[in-house]
Amino acid sequence: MMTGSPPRLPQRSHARSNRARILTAAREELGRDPDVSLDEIARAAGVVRRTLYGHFPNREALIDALAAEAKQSLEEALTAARCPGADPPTALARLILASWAVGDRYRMLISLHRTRTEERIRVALAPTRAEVTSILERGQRDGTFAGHLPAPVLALAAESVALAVLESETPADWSDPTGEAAATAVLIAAGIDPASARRYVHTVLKEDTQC
Amino acid sequence: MMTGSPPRLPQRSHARSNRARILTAAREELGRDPDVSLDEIARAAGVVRRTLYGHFPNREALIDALAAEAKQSLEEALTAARCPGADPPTALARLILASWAVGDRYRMLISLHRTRTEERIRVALAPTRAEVTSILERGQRDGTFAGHLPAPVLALAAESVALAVLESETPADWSDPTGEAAATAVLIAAGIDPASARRYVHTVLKEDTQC
DNA sequence: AGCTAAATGCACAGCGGTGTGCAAGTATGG
DNA sequence: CCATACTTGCACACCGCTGTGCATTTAGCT
Repeated sequence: MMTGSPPRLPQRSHARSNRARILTAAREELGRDPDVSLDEIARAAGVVRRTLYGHFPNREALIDALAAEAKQSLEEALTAARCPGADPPTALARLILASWAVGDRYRMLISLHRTRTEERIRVALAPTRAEVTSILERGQRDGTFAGHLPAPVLALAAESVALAVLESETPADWSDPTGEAAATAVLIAAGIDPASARRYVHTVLKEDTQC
Repeated sequence: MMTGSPPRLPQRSHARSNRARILTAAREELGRDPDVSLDEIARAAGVVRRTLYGHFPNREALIDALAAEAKQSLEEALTAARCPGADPPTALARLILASWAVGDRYRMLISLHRTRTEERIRVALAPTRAEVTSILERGQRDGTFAGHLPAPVLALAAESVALAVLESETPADWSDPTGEAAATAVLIAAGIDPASARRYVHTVLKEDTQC
């Protein structure tokens, strides 16, 4: 019987893997079209619609689960990247590079939140933007970053630049869209001169996850 | 009788103004929610749904009309701004400032195209991005712009920065989001140092639409 | 092997949006 | 003032998606 509320935790291995496959398919299909039907998602997961309802009571719950996954990944990545002593450009570069992988995996949530259907996701991203903003403010105070835009707007711009690179369709003359490029672009957008920007990012990359 | 295809051109003044009000309402409502029902748009225009269908045979046609409006405005603005002899930063600043008003008026089309429902809009924007790209290429060749990213990607980033400023909700510490701010931000993102960027933009603004 | 969680395949009601038909009103412009 | 372009307010059929119920089968675990 699969009526009523879904099992808190799937017990049979079957169920666990199906749940995972549904979530993966949801990420992919929602990325293609924020309004895909649950039927398409289910079929993409190699499962029947009715089965999807066995795991998630409704569309809302499915997206919630996705958001929860993303939130946790992001938090882990950011925690690993945080480094109180670092100068603003380094701090920013570390933060961007760390969140790159997560962003790459869950970009669809962003297009979902763009349609404002999912305000809750915008809320989930707010802390990160706040963190970027505070780094930018610090940098503007000590003169490392340009003051041409208020920090909150600059943070938004930085986010957009990163997303644009993320979403870009890899023009022929460019090997691959990496977090490195995004981080560099953001630093430059913040007013760091290109040569220094590249240096900051390279340094962070070399040090790996060390703080 | 209002069955069949809509009147090519409304003849009674009533009809003409209604058509205009519907288009305006569509811009606003679609901006709020890319999936608004035609009913909501009609009511926002102070008109009944059935009347909307009298002017536009279906949703598609309505959005087409909007896109056509936007395209024409954009072309006019760009033509006025074009200035073959200008150096890259100036050319870029002129272009951004000129398209600002249009972008402001038709932002919703952008969120529509983001949901990929309206690929045709993406196509409409392509020429502009191509123009920005070629200016950026020229600037990278003569060393005015940074070469940290290939021009097409940089163009995308520039577009994003402009959109971010456009979409920003005017934080308290910022008087108003103007084309000036967007233009400056884009030049900086392209690798111009902040002070020079500000100078370029101011010069263009002073010269007004002169070439 | 057998108990049982889970998946499947229907079927069904409900909802909201779309596009159309038609008859009756309203106001515009000649 | 009066013909007629346009608007209104119904009505209706159609569609696709959602969420649920239930009987049946498949497959995991012990």
